[in-house]
Amino acid sequence: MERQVEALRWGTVELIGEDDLRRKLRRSVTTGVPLRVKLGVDPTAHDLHVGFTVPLTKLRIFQDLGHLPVLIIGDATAMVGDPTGKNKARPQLTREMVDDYARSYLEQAALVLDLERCELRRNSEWLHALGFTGLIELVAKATVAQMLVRDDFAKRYAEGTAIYLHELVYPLMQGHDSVVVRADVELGGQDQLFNLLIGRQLQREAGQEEQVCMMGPLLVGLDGKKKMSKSAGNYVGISEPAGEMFGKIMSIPDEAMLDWFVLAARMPKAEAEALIAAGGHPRELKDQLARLVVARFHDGRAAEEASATFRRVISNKETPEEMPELRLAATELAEGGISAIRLVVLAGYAASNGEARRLVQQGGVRLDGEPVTDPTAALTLAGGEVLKVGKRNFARILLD
RNA sequence: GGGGAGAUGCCGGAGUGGUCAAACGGGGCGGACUGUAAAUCCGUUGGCUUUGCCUACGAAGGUUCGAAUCCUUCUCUCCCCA
Repeated sequence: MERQVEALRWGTVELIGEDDLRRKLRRSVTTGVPLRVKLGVDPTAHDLHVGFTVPLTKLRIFQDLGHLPVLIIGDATAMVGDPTGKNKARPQLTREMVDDYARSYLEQAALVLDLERCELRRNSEWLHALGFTGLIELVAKATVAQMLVRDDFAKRYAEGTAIYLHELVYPLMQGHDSVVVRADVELGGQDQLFNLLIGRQLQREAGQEEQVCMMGPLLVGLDGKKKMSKSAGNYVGISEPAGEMFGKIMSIPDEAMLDWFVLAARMPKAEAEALIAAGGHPRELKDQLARLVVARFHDGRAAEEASATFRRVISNKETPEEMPELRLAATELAEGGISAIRLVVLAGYAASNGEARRLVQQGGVRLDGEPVTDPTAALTLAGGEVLKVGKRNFARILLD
């Protein structure tokens, strides 16, 4: 049991109900009944990001200790939107989007968790079945003052920005999930404290044993300051191509490396600290970090390749070995050539002609290494040329 | 129910009849620099067949030679009173 407590230290910054946890673990050891460990994800985008792998990894640790992960796909809660940390209401998603995201989330979660040994649930199963009466009973369990304790709500209230009633219901929905699945433990990020505590409250009122709340650290995003989130756009998706992932990790500030080694690469803290304390060039350390993370979500080979490509393309400004192909139809070249604008647009590196024009004018477009200066001049191509747009967008031109 | 304030580009936020595709900041993009896709600096940031045209300042109408700016109605948000 002490071994379990020790293993569970990873990725926990705050623990509500430590005594409960010990008691539950002890009982589990004697009775052989695994603990039900709940983690909820709201499918609100295609990518699951690396920050989310922290609680997911923690769930994996529980799983490896013989406990039962209860992974809840928050398809009902996603449609409401978790207001945590938000200063404005989140746009509501459609049923179709949520279903689509839910599917891709599961695929991605499988990279960390063994889904065969999990209980997978969708909270629409019970939340949508609640009905109006059920909803009223649920919301009657908490007060407005209680909800306003949460500082994001309090802040918005003070600032005079809109708080919709359904946002106030969100924590109750999440708490109700805990009641339904009879969670022994619920995992979440540090910012989820309030929501997880509501789970305890509702369980208590339902006559259940209260769940232990384990809050994990929030992995900082690429900017090294804010927590990684989709809305902040500072995230690394766990199913991103290896090269993208590698490059993004290379760009995190040096100070964020320790956190990343521990939380994203799952290196034991002492080891990571020693590694960083040993000095070493930050570039090399980060290269190692990036390789570890890429290897975790792809494989070792992809990690080595990503590292080599990065060195080549970014550090040495050379041309990568592999790049997308841009097939040009003969008609594009019919009038003696093709403009750089058209080329960039066809390659998909500019959303409009105006943007392409700007890129050329700003010196961001090269053909076989030579800067293209005139956006409209007709370029004659023989095929096989390499188009470069910006620092790292390439395309090999092929003629039909 | 009554009274007041407000809705501007990806976001925040100026602008109260022409010189506004709209200050400024953030974000994005490009360039320089760098171990880095960081920091910093410079530039750029609605679309198009680009010395011009089109679309845009919550929505729809109207006044005017001309409207983000004035009027009417509508929609939404916030505050105060009940």
